[in-house]
Amino acid sequence: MKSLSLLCKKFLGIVESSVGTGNEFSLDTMALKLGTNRRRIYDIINVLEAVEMIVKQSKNQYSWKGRGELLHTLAKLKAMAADDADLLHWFTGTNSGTGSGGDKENLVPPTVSVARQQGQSSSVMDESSQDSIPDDAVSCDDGPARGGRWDKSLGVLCQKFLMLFLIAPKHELTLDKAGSILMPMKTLQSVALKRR
DNA sequence: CGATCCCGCCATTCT
DNA sequence: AGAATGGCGGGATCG
Repeated sequence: MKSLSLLCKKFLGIVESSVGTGNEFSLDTMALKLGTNRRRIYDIINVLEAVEMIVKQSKNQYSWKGRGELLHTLAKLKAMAADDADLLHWFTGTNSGTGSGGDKENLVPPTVSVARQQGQSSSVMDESSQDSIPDDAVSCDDGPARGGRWDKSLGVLCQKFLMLFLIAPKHELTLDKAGSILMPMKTLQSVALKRR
Protein backbone atom coordinates (compact mmCIF):
# COMPACT_ATOMS: atom_id res chain seq x y z
CA MET A 1 0.00 0.00 0.00
CA LYS A 2 3.00 2.24 0.16
CA SER A 3 4.85 1.22 -2.94
CA LEU A 4 6.31 3.91 -5.10
CA SER A 5 4.43 2.53 -8.08
CA LEU A 6 1.07 2.86 -6.36
CA LEU A 7 2.00 6.34 -5.15
CA CYS A 8 2.85 7.27 -8.70
CA LYS A 9 -0.45 5.98 -10.02
CA LYS A 10 -2.33 7.98 -7.41
CA PHE A 11 -0.21 10.98 -8.28
CA LEU A 12 -1.18 10.68 -11.94
CA GLY A 13 -4.80 10.25 -11.03
CA ILE A 14 -4.84 13.40 -8.95
CA VAL A 15 -2.83 15.52 -11.32
CA GLU A 16 -4.96 14.52 -14.29
CA SER A 17 -8.27 15.05 -12.57
CA SER A 18 -7.74 18.02 -10.31
CA VAL A 19 -4.89 19.82 -11.99
CA GLY A 20 -5.32 19.46 -15.70
CA THR A 21 -2.91 19.86 -18.58
CA GLY A 22 -1.04 23.11 -18.60
CA ASN A 23 -1.83 23.96 -15.01
CA GLU A 24 0.43 24.20 -12.04
CA PHE A 25 0.50 22.39 -8.76
CA SER A 26 2.72 22.56 -5.73
CA LEU A 27 4.82 19.80 -4.34
CA ASP A 28 3.36 20.31 -0.89
CA THR A 29 -0.20 20.04 -2.11
CA MET A 30 0.54 16.72 -3.76
CA ALA A 31 2.29 15.43 -0.68
CA LEU A 32 -0.74 16.37 1.34
CA LYS A 33 -3.23 14.84 -1.06
CA LEU A 34 -1.21 11.66 -1.28
CA GLY A 35 -0.70 11.51 2.43
CA THR A 36 3.03 11.12 2.13
CA ASN A 37 6.08 13.21 2.78
CA ARG A 38 7.83 15.54 0.37
CA ARG A 39 10.74 13.18 -0.12
CA ARG A 40 8.55 10.65 -1.96
CA ILE A 41 7.09 13.31 -4.20
CA TYR A 42 10.55 14.23 -5.39
CA ASP A 43 11.09 10.68 -6.58
CA ILE A 44 7.93 10.75 -8.67
CA ILE A 45 8.52 14.24 -10.01
CA ASN A 46 12.05 13.44 -11.07
CA VAL A 47 10.90 10.58 -13.22
CA LEU A 48 7.93 12.39 -14.72
CA GLU A 49 10.17 15.35 -15.40
CA ALA A 50 12.60 13.03 -17.17
CA VAL A 51 9.92 12.04 -19.64
CA GLU A 52 8.74 15.62 -19.89
CA MET A 53 5.30 15.07 -18.47
CA ILE A 54 6.10 17.62 -15.81
CA VAL A 55 8.06 20.86 -15.99
CA LYS A 56 9.42 22.68 -13.00
CA GLN A 57 8.13 26.22 -12.86
CA SER A 58 9.77 27.49 -9.70
CA LYS A 59 10.55 26.20 -6.27
CA ASN A 60 7.79 23.98 -5.10
CA GLN A 61 5.84 24.70 -8.28
CA TYR A 62 5.47 22.41 -11.27
CA SER A 63 3.23 22.34 -14.27
CA TRP A 64 1.54 19.26 -15.63
CA LYS A 65 2.16 18.80 -19.35
CA GLY A 66 0.14 15.67 -19.75
CA ARG A 67 1.01 12.46 -21.49
CA GLY A 68 0.70 14.02 -24.91
CA GLU A 69 4.41 14.48 -25.47
CA LEU A 70 5.39 11.16 -24.03
CA LEU A 71 5.81 9.40 -27.36
CA HIS A 72 7.80 12.30 -28.74
CA THR A 73 10.05 12.24 -25.74
CA LEU A 74 10.64 8.54 -26.08
CA ALA A 75 11.33 8.99 -29.75
CA LYS A 76 13.92 11.64 -29.00
CA LEU A 77 15.56 9.46 -26.40
CA LYS A 78 15.65 6.57 -28.81
CA ALA A 79 17.17 8.77 -31.50
CA MET A 80 19.84 9.97 -29.13
CA ALA A 81 20.60 6.43 -28.08
CA ALA A 82 20.79 5.28 -31.68
CA ASP A 83 23.24 8.08 -32.28
CA ASP A 84 25.60 6.85 -29.64
CA ALA A 85 28.11 4.61 -31.35
CA ASP A 86 29.59 3.35 -28.11
CA LEU A 87 26.21 2.48 -26.82
CA LEU A 88 25.28 0.53 -29.92
CA HIS A 89 28.58 -1.25 -29.90
CA TRP A 90 27.99 -2.21 -26.33
CA PHE A 91 24.83 -3.98 -27.36
CA THR A 92 26.05 -5.64 -30.50
CA GLY A 93 29.46 -6.63 -29.34
CA THR A 94 30.19 -9.69 -27.30
CA ASN A 95 29.46 -9.27 -23.72
CA SER A 96 28.01 -10.70 -20.61
CA GLY A 97 24.30 -11.00 -20.24
CA THR A 98 22.35 -11.75 -23.37
CA GLY A 99 25.29 -13.20 -25.17
CA SER A 100 24.83 -13.19 -28.91
CA GLY A 101 27.51 -14.04 -31.36
CA GLY A 102 30.85 -12.70 -30.41
CA ASP A 103 34.00 -11.02 -31.53
CA LYS A 104 36.21 -8.89 -29.38
CA GLU A 105 36.66 -9.35 -25.72
CA ASN A 106 34.91 -7.45 -23.05
CA LEU A 107 34.13 -3.87 -23.83
CA VAL A 108 34.49 -0.96 -21.56
CA PRO A 109 31.09 0.33 -20.56
CA PRO A 110 30.40 3.43 -22.59
CA THR A 111 29.44 6.49 -20.72
CA VAL A 112 26.10 7.38 -22.19
CA SER A 113 26.18 11.06 -22.78
CA VAL A 114 22.67 12.31 -22.44
CA ALA A 115 22.58 15.65 -20.75
CA ARG A 116 26.07 16.63 -21.70
CA GLN A 117 25.18 20.13 -20.76
CA GLN A 118 27.59 22.91 -20.17
CA GLY A 119 24.96 25.22 -18.93
CA GLN A 120 21.88 23.93 -17.31
CA SER A 121 18.27 23.93 -18.41
CA SER A 122 18.24 20.62 -20.07
CA SER A 123 16.00 17.87 -21.15
CA VAL A 124 16.16 15.54 -24.01
CA MET A 125 15.87 18.61 -26.15
CA ASP A 126 18.91 18.91 -28.29
CA GLU A 127 18.04 17.72 -31.67
CA SER A 128 19.33 19.79 -34.47
CA SER A 129 18.13 23.06 -35.82
CA GLN A 130 17.57 26.16 -33.84
CA ASP A 131 13.91 25.45 -34.28
CA SER A 132 11.30 27.07 -32.12
CA ILE A 133 11.71 29.56 -29.33
CA PRO A 134 13.70 32.42 -30.86
CA ASP A 135 15.78 33.31 -27.85
CA ASP A 136 13.84 36.10 -26.15
CA ALA A 137 13.42 37.01 -22.54
CA VAL A 138 14.32 34.41 -20.00
CA SER A 139 16.66 32.51 -22.22
CA CYS A 140 17.58 28.92 -21.70
CA ASP A 141 20.24 29.83 -19.23
CA ASP A 142 18.33 30.79 -16.21
CA GLY A 143 14.72 30.71 -17.05
CA PRO A 144 12.01 30.03 -14.49
CA ALA A 145 12.47 26.37 -15.05
CA ARG A 146 15.70 26.22 -13.13
CA GLY A 147 17.85 23.20 -13.44
CA GLY A 148 21.30 23.62 -11.93
CA ARG A 149 21.01 20.30 -10.22
CA TRP A 150 19.72 18.23 -13.07
CA ASP A 151 22.98 16.49 -13.83
CA LYS A 152 23.69 13.19 -12.22
CA SER A 153 20.19 13.16 -10.82
CA LEU A 154 17.56 10.51 -10.76
CA GLY A 155 16.18 12.32 -13.79
CA VAL A 156 19.17 11.79 -16.04
CA LEU A 157 19.58 8.28 -14.79
CA CYS A 158 15.98 7.70 -15.76
CA GLN A 159 16.48 9.04 -19.28
CA LYS A 160 19.59 6.97 -19.75
CA PHE A 161 17.82 3.89 -18.54
CA LEU A 162 15.01 4.48 -21.01
CA MET A 163 17.54 4.97 -23.78
CA LEU A 164 18.99 1.56 -23.06
CA PHE A 165 15.57 0.00 -23.15
CA LEU A 166 14.63 1.69 -26.38
CA ILE A 167 17.57 0.34 -28.31
CA ALA A 168 17.93 -2.96 -26.53
CA PRO A 169 17.21 -6.01 -28.65
CA LYS A 170 13.63 -7.01 -28.08
CA HIS A 171 13.50 -4.11 -25.60
CA GLU A 172 14.82 -6.40 -22.96
CA LEU A 173 17.50 -5.51 -20.50
CA THR A 174 18.90 -7.05 -17.37
CA LEU A 175 19.50 -4.90 -14.34
CA ASP A 176 23.09 -6.08 -14.28
CA LYS A 177 23.68 -4.93 -17.81
CA ALA A 178 21.95 -1.61 -17.30
CA GLY A 179 23.94 -1.07 -14.17
CA SER A 180 27.25 -1.83 -15.82
CA ILE A 181 26.54 0.69 -18.53
CA LEU A 182 24.99 3.44 -16.50
CA MET A 183 27.10 3.42 -13.41
CA PRO A 184 30.36 5.24 -13.85
CA MET A 185 33.34 3.11 -13.00
CA LYS A 186 34.62 3.65 -9.55
CA THR A 187 38.02 5.08 -8.92
CA LEU A 188 40.13 5.06 -5.82
CA GLN A 189 39.40 8.74 -5.47
CA SER A 190 35.67 8.40 -5.65
CA VAL A 191 35.70 5.60 -3.17
CA ALA A 192 37.86 7.59 -0.80
CA LEU A 193 35.56 10.54 -1.09
CA LYS A 194 32.65 8.43 -0.05
CA ARG A 195 30.75 10.02 2.74
CA ARG A 196 31.56 9.50 6.40
C1' DC B 1 19.19 -16.16 2.16
C1' DG B 2 19.56 -12.95 -1.71
C1' DA B 3 16.88 -9.55 -4.14
C1' DT B 4 13.95 -5.60 -3.65
C1' DC B 5 12.07 -1.71 -1.80
C1' DC B 6 10.68 1.81 1.64
C1' DC B 7 12.00 5.19 5.27
C1' DG B 8 13.98 9.15 6.46
C1' DC B 9 18.67 11.02 7.91
C1' DC B 10 21.39 14.46 6.50
C1' DA B 11 24.60 16.32 2.64
C1' DT B 12 23.89 19.64 -1.10
C1' DT B 13 22.29 23.37 -3.38
C1' DC B 14 19.40 27.05 -3.63
C1' DT B 15 17.03 31.60 -1.68
C1' DA C 1 20.89 30.98 8.08
C1' DG C 2 16.81 28.57 6.61
C1' DA C 3 14.44 26.10 2.99
C1' DA C 4 14.32 23.12 -0.96
C1' DT C 5 16.27 19.01 -3.04
C1' DG C 6 17.49 14.44 -3.38
C1' DG C 7 21.62 10.75 -2.49
C1' DC C 8 21.97 6.81 -0.15
C1' DG C 9 22.57 3.54 4.03
C1' DG C 10 20.08 0.37 6.52
C1' DG C 11 16.34 -2.08 8.07
C1' DA C 12 11.93 -4.33 6.55
C1' DT C 13 9.74 -7.26 3.34
C1' DC C 14 9.33 -10.40 -0.38
C1' DG C 15 9.89 -14.80 -2.79
